[in-house]
Amino acid sequence: MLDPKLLRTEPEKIAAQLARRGFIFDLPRFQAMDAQRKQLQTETEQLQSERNNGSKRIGAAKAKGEDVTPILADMDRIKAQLADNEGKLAVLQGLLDDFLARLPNIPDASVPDGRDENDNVELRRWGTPRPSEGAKDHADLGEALGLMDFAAAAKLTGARFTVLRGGLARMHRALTQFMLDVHTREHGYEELYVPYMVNGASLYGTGQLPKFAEDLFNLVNPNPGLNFADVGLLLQAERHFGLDGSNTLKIKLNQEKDRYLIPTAEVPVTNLLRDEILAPENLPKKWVAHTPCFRSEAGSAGRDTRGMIRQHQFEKVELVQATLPEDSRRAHEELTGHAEKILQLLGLPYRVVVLCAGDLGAGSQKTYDLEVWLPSQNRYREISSCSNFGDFQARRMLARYRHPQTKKPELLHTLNGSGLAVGRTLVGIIENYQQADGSIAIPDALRAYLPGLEKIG
RNA sequence: GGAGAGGUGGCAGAGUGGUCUAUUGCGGCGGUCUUGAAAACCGCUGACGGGAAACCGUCCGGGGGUUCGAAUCCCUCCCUCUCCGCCA
Repeated sequence: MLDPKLLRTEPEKIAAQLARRGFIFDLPRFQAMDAQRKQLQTETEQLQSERNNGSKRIGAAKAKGEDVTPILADMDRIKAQLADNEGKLAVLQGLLDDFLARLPNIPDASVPDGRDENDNVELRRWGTPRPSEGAKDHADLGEALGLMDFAAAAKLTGARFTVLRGGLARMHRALTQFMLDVHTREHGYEELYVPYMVNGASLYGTGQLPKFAEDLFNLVNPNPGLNFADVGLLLQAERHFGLDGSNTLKIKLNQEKDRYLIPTAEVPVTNLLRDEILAPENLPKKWVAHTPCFRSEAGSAGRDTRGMIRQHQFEKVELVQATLPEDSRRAHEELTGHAEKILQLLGLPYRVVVLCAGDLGAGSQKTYDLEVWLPSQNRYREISSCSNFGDFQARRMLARYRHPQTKKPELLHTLNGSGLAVGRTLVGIIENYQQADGSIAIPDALRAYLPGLEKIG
């Protein structure tokens, strides 16, 4: 979420910055809603003040044994008007909150202009890409070895799932252990074990809700207790403003009841900070967690339908940091380096690109993608995405620290990055370490994790 | 899943319809004293929203209700703890 104060004081400037990412900020609508909100709020608070004073007068009069009926008549009028105002304000505030919750973050000044992934800027390369001539695809190699089985997974579940067997299943596990060890031992992260299901409030905090609900697997509660007050609010919203409040309502209900499978460990890990006020000496927080990730990925049908690149379920080792505002840019570079280190240790050629404004994720102010070389595709493919969210997530979560000088709570900055996506790392190893006979060599860094295994296949 | 007890500021913990404008303690900050520190004593110290400010409003797990007035009474949901059941 963006700072509402900034939206009021410099709306044109913010609209221009959001336009860089191709987002059209509906300035007239925002200003109309906010002006109406301000008027309603002022009136409502005035009435509340009158009611509070009236009640005190009644208390005082009764204590003295005086007649209170004239005051009570006055209170009837205030009460009726207050109820009307409060109802309208609640509806309008709900619509305004929803509007604000759907605004993306402002791109960092250092983010290049551009519309889509074609305008991303390559920053550096590491390693020597293996030529594509004669290189087989990871799915072909895995299936030929009998260790990667998409048909079996389709029988069990459906498309976009994988069964791994034997050496590949073992290497997949070894990769996870290896990554966790490097990040905890060399990079100073604390390892976490977290829930793989979260509630709507957590998904709101990191920004997946309300805008990206269709990408999530929602475990619908079998007994969704309908909140009739919220239903009434929806109907009022539609009547008063001629707008569709159904999404707002859905989120409100979901926050009460629903559970979702996590799309990334970012959600449970970052939300540890939700509603917390940290002591500055406990910063930065550096957490690493290995979790499965579940993505429904609606709208991506037709892309990477073959192989393990795009799955509904995959494993990831995720790095998360929370820092002081002034430290987040440096931490972003550092965190990206931690993810790069894994690729280097595994001997996988990669490049680093900075995403252009138009390709940036909604909550991110700056993102570096790490792309691993895949010889079968003769190109680099995303294997990690490292983002600095600034205070965008922190404002949604109320994740704060106490400022040493002012003693007031201030918003933290949050960052995260894959370190790395395990499935895609396995793909990278299969393709880059493939031998002429169809077997897969073992990267030196993994040998300690795969005792007794000389090669796969 | 069943029964019972609970949920109050950073933490602990009072408050059962009207100066609650939430007692008190711990912690934190400032001061006195001291060569310095500790102790002692004094003072300050919750969050959110609106406002240039004065100030106003909201918040006692969430939501709804009763009332002129709710931390307090009622309904409902969530969570925690204890015991029982079940289970890896």
